[in-house]
Amino acid sequence: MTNAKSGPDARSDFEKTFDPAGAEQEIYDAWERAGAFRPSDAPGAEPFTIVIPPPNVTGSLHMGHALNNTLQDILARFERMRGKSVLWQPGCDHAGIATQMVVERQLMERQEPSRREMGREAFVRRVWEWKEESGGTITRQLRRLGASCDWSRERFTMDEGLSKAVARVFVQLYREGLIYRDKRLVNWDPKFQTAISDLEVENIETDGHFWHFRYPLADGATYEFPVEYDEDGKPTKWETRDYVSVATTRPETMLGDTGVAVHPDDDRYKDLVGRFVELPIVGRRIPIVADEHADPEQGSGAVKITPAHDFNDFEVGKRAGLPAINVMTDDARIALLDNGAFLDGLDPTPARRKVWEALDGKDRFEARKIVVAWFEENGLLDRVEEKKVVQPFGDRSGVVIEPYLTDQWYVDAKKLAEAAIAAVEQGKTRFVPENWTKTYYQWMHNIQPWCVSRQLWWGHQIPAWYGPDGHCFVAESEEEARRAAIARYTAEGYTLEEIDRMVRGEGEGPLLARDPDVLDTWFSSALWPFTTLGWPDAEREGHADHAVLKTRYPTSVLVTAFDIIFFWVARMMMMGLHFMKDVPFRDVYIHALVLDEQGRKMSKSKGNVIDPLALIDKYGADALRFTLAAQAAQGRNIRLAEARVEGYRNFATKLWNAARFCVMNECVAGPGFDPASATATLNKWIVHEANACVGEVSAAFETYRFNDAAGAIYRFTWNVFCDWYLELAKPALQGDDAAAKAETRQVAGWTLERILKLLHPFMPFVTEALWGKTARREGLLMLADWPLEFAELRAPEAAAEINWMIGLITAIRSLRAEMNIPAAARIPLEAASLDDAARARLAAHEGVVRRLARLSVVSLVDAPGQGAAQFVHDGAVFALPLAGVIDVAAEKARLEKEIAKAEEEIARVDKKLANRNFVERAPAAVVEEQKSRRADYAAQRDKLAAALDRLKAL
RNA sequence: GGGCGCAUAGCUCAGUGGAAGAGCGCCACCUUGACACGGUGGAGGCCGAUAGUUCGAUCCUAUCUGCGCCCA
Repeated sequence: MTNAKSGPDARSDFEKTFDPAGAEQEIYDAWERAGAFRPSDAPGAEPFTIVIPPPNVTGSLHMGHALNNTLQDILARFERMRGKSVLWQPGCDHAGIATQMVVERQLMERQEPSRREMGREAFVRRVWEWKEESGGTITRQLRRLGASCDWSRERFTMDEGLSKAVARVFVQLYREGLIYRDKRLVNWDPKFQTAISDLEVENIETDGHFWHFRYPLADGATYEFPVEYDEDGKPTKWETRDYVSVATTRPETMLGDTGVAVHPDDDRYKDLVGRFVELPIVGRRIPIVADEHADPEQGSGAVKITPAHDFNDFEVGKRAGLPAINVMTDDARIALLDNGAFLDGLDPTPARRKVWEALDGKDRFEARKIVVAWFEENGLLDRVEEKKVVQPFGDRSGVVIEPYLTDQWYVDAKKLAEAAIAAVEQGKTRFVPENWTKTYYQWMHNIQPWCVSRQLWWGHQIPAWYGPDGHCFVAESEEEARRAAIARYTAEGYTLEEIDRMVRGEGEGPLLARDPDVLDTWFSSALWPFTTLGWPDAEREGHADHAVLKTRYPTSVLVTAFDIIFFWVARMMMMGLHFMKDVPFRDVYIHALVLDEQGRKMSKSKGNVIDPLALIDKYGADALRFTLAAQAAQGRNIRLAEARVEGYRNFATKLWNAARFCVMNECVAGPGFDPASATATLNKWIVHEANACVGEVSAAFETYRFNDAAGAIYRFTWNVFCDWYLELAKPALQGDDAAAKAETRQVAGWTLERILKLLHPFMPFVTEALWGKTARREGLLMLADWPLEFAELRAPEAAAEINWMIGLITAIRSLRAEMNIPAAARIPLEAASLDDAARARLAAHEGVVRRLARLSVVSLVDAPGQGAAQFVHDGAVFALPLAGVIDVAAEKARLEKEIAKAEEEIARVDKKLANRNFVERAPAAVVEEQKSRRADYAAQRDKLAAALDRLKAL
């Protein structure tokens, strides 16, 4: 990285580039050592609190985390510098399925006993061991990003305190009737053999088939089915049928059919309602029922009903009183032979038994083939259609989800949603950008019961115990449950001895058996905004976190991506309102998704994942952070291109070198320096611009406009400070005027300090490094004061003057380039027809203009000399007298083009001004502006025309 | 089917009811004592289409076309 320089050098300890890899860790440690991540206890400091969206404990940092945590860190650092007492609360969730999966895989790889072999207690101990060893990956990675979380408060959803809170919540909701046990269809994941919630199912359209089966009518019945229609849709031809055709995308489920439904208005089947078909393979007599679920347009219009294996059919079955017969096992194999519910009422003829035996124990997809083959062989397969079908997949397991009839615990989400909807309607919580409120309402208004039980071992075990008679005791502890059980059974007439025997596990069995299931991970995540702050224990006065809980709930803002509005935001709203009687956060800032360059989601299978840590290694955390923030425009996804990261790394280097220049020139603001005291126009100008930038950046942060804030500080640093101020200041810094030099040093140092502060939330490492390198300073930049915008630092006249000069230099450079004047050549400049103000400006800045435009002399003339290249700047004519050097014809052409351009503008303005409606109805200021524009263009045109005349006179 | 969003320079994207912007890329020139991870200059756009509102539309409204995402 470093450029080799021979011999001692004043700059030897200030390398030409910042070395992020070498510096980041050290800087982060310095922050941590200084306790800079802990909330300030300054009296009167306003609390500012963010709870981190807890990453999955098995996870590692991906680009979504990088963006999410960069934005949180920016807010945290900004508010901290502004003097608020900032708590950024970190932690992980325990990720039930994912973690269990990781540990099981580990057991398998190491050829150790499986989960089931070692038993629940040993397995859970194993998971904890894994967590201690490998669970902290992502929090280490967040440190590399620069995240200023208060690690001393790190929490985990399986912590003792949080687990206690989960039990408390469960019990209270149960007692309030908001949690209940119910037997209904769930989304069953056959791979993990657990229920999952609707949200954990991904519906994906895949290529599938629609198999049309014939179900023979029972009792030898027949009917007339229309097969041809006239133009009006009236049937003209019928055929006699002794079967009903049904279509299915999942043939194996027919084994559990208990009915066939037709639409009540479907004339074709009117006479069949109330009759029966004989279910092939099975031999069950099942009724034909009328139900509006049957779609006359779809297939034949008749639909098989499998209440135990299809959500819609379950409802139809309930309406029609059809039984639900489960024909599958937990791992999605067909279960017939030992299946009492299936066998009930059937006649197991040898032919049937043979098919059942072939099917029994087969995987559902195997069974599907067997069923289809059977229908084909028996002439009952009408046809097979290729069809796009939407299939449900488990988001973790990737296997097809099976609707499955089981007992599960449910949260009455609909009831809890009421307060959560009202809170947003009343503006207690605000979504930014605002349009996400619609998504939130949409979900909340259509919310379904939330299945919270999972058939896993890793998680919060449900605090419910069952007595010998199956009675359920829900309690926060086993002791409490036992007391309740004893009370109940005593009242029922059991003797104490009998109960005692049961407690010891003798006699009929143990008194209480705990529900083996655990809760959905999101159940504990929903409590995160208050459990991490110490609830419920901290409600007690005198508890260490009592004040924390009281002052920091509701938290200030939640920063998250839209894809977990349903998973998490909505559920935190419900739980927070129910248990804390207030919303969990004031603002919800919803940020973008990070996509690849082509706008595709990053995924391992696509191989388009960009690893944030690799980018940090290559370009530094600052560059990655700035890239993400600069692109975090509201309501838009981020397409991440590495070139962009490289560009912002270059920006960091630019800043680094500007600071290096400042150090070399001893540019430091003294402790008592007052920027309002600057006298030089140049200095007043940069103070003015820096002050405006302070306002812009602060305002942008306050409204979560990260990209605007990034843009403002980027432009100011590079295009104002580096490109112009430092260049313009060089004569003063390297000249002999001691007073001017001193003031310029102070102002340059002061401005650099503004930049470091404004940039710090985006680029904490390089700015902190420079903070330490550019002046003797006490304390860390991270804890320095955020600058304020002051009206007295405004200097519009100075700004106008410097902008005039910048315009002049740019015009000269432009003309030089067009004239192909060698960059190194110093040439004279003539100025004609300057007014007094312009003359004064030119005189004041002649030195820098000569330097930056590479001029030899500047002279005032009445009229430009013969054969000069001429241009107009702010109403004055300037010329580069290059007789003999310039191509007269080309110069004429150039002037003509310029004139034409001016005239085009004049014509456009004239057209506007000629429109009476415009003059009468547009605001006066707008009309004035147009008039003044016209005057400017006209003056320019005239001057250019005169210049052209002079050239023609040659 | 319901909802949300996008279409602006070659690419990635800002932006505003009253003079089209950035980064990257491209072209030309420049190793000038902060910086070649740099400097200077430049080319490049009927702001998706149509209609409407307006004195005035890239911006507001409607329709259309194309493309995303979420939910059923």
